[in-house]
Amino acid sequence: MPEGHTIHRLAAEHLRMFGGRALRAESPQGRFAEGARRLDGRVLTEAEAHGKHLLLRFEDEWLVHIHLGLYGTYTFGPVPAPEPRGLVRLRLTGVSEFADLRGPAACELLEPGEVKVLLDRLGADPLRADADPERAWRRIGRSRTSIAALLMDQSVVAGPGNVYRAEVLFRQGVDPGLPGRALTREQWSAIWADLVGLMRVGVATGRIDTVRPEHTPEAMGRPPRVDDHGGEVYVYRRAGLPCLVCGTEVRTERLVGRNLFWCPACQPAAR
DNA sequence: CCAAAATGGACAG
DNA sequence: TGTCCCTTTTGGT
Repeated sequence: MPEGHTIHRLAAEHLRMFGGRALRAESPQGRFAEGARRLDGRVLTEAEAHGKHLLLRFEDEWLVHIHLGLYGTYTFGPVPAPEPRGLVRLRLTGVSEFADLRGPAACELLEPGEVKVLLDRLGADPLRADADPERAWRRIGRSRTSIAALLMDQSVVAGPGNVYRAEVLFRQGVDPGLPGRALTREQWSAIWADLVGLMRVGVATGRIDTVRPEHTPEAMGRPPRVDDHGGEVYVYRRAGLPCLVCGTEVRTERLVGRNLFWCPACQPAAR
């Protein structure tokens, strides 16, 4: 379930498990065999997330870039690690724990120049202290593209994915189809602040929970719902179900290749 | 057994 | 805008 909060958790987890000590690295699947050989026996010095990208730095300037994409997952466990099951692209083994990476869109060694190119094209990450939401606003405030599409553009905002996109627009009562330049400055500030808050909760809990206390199933007298993204949400993947706030049917539509969800009553189109 | 879907993004045109 | 690539899980035959 990789949106940005997952990647920030993974970075912290890597440091906790492996930081400062020599690691074993291998690629049981074989597709990162060369890279794993370079890393094997080296010390992990740094792990950080930029949006949905995970960067692991090792001694001697070696840097691994990992992007989970849609399917990538990590599993962790205590040593001794069992025989790899499934297609394990990269296994790191430390003193007491191991990490298996399966199905990433990217797992590669990068040169410093390539890292810079990568970071330069990423927009503001709500989970990073060095994020620049002003720069994002300069793009959004001039764009004819819908705010729903802009929020998924990683060169504008880096980290939120389809779930946070849908949920923050719902919470702020913003029509997904609203062009970026039709947003007010205040609306953008509220969206940004909400993303920061929601995603910090996500890092702390490992789930995406966006429902305010007054709208929880308990408070509304409904049965609790837990979908496989792990948390309680207002509209994501709730097409055809009643809006948790007003009861209107949640709608869905394909937008730039992704499923968008919203409540037409709580997020009315401007007229 | 097979098909479809999934929280992403690169690339072609 | 569409196509393709990562892999696992789920549901239907």
